[in-house]
Amino acid sequence: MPKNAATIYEVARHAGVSIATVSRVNRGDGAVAAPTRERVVRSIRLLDYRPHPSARSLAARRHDARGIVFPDLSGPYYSAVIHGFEDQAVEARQSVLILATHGRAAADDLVLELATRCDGLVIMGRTVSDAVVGRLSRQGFPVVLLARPQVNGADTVRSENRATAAVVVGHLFGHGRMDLVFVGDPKSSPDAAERWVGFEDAWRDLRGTSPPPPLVSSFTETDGYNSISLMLERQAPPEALVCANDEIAIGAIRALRDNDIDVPGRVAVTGWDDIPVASIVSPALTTVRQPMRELGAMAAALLEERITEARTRPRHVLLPTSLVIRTSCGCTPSGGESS
Amino acid sequence: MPKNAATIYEVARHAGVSIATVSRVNRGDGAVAAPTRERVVRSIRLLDYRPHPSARSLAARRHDARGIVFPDLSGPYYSAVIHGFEDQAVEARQSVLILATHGRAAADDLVLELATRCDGLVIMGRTVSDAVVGRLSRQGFPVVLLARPQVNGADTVRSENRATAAVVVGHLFGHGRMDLVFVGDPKSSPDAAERWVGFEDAWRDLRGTSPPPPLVSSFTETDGYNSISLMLERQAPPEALVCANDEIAIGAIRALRDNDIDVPGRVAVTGWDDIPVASIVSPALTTVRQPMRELGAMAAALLEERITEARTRPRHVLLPTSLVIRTSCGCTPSGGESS
DNA sequence: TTGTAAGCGTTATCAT
DNA sequence: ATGATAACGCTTACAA
Repeated sequence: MPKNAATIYEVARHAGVSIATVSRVNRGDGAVAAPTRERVVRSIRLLDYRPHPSARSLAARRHDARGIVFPDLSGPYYSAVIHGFEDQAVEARQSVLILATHGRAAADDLVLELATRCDGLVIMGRTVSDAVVGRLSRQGFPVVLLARPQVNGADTVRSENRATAAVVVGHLFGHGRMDLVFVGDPKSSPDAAERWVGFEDAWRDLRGTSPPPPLVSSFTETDGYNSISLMLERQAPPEALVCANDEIAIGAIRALRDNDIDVPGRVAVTGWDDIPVASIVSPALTTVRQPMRELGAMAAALLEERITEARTRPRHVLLPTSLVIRTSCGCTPSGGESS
Repeated sequence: MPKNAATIYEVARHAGVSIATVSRVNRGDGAVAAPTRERVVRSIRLLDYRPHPSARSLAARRHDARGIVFPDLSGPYYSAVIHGFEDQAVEARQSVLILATHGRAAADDLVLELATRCDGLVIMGRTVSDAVVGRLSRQGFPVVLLARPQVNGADTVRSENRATAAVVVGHLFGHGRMDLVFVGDPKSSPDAAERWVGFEDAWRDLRGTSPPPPLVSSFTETDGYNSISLMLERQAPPEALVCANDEIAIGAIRALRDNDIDVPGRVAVTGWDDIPVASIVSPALTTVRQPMRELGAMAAALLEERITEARTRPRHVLLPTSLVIRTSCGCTPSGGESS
């Protein structure tokens, strides 16, 4: 805040009214005579007055700010989510506070501190302990969970994982690829966990046996590349790789190619998210489209409901996902299937 | 802030001291006897007390928050910048406020409001009028400009554009490609403008004539695709396209291919930024690497200096960029040049 | 070393 | 319709 910003007192003096009147004009609520309002408005403009948010929030017990907590900030996924969230928030004339926990041990504290600065929080994935989430929402602090299983009375926004994972498996089976392995780390995030469960379930349903354990990889291209490279050193590749996200898939494809293994000829690969590059890599990635921006926007919307409409009954929304068939699964560009 | 959060008064009462003492303990500054401090600390823990930031900021005239203003929020570039900025800010125990202007007319107002909520602002590219930037920094409000020419006394963080653009042109000329066109919109951002100027200068220096005007395209793949497609309808393609960023380049390559034009055989293409996908598209993109995350981190660092060390003399830092040669320019993967 | 009390800039309740 | 004034929850002289 610029050092010598005008205060409500100076505006009041300049307009020849009390600070109460200035406050009323400012918030456009109380009854103020038209001529008075005129005068005050002019003074406000002239002095370039804007209310001090801290003073306001102290008195009104409201911050006019919303917070969002990410596990991390790199990659198109988070980028899209924050985009959707920010849009909605400024639409509602709210400031946006952002925090990335990066697996920090102090995450809980940082989030608690953040909660102190806004009227509601969207919390994403594995960023904060259930204890903290529970505590906040039990205290009546508006919380919506993003891509994370429900806790206590908090709202929840997720996109569908299990059923679509099964669709992916079915599609690959349809190509005659029976020997699949899941690449990702179910322990790393609720999303990864659900995709793995869907994979497992579909495998059991369709083949009546248990799938091989997941090939562990974090959500990065580098890690995808490394896990697959390592795998190739010890065993022949499976017929298809079901990757927990597009970055892993892209890393995997690179690793396969570096080992002269044809994709999708010898090994089919699928991703998840449908990030922008998915369509331009070669082979174009067959993946699951997830409405990333909508996730952020929806979370913001639910938060808004909680705060301004004082909704108290938890809502849980599940956004639909869909299989996007391109060529890395073995389908031909023209739409037919080849394998 | 949870509704029934403990206040400093309750802590004081619980510990049997005055609020002044609690305040001292809390900020770890004033002299407090060890046993007293112990008692207070215990009470703070027990009551789970955290200072109300608004009350604190009102009294201390400080927000412990930093703001950052983006023109937009999509794409790897902004994502990386915010990443670097957030890291640094949290490191300094500051909250992060974020705002995207999206070319909104109300941008100036939004930014002025934002300035009211933090102790300093980094402002990126063409988001806000020079008038507002000037006003803020003249009022002594800490401002650092990111990827934007200097205004008044504000700090500035940019990465090198002109010289490296010339290097790109020189490289392409070295391939024997004399007929280049620049793709991008110099009017859209200071970065684009500088890259164009560097292109122009190099052309003049090396050929003694003026280059053809830029083929206008915004910073998106879609727009890159469209501009090139349109161009191809009316004229034969030039020998090389110097694109203002990687997204444009990728769109351009797609458009060329859709018209059965070989890249880089018939037309060479270069990008800018070296976003993660640049290395995995085909052909791999020859581009200019720009330290995106460092831009954000450096901006945060300068801001921190201004605020905590009360630096007042403007600093202007220029981060180095470098040509990353891959294959879309006509070089062979092995490192040699083929054209 | 500790406490008292005067702000900080608003909102909101009561009077008038 | 307008004005006094008491909160709001801190920090920070200044006193003790």
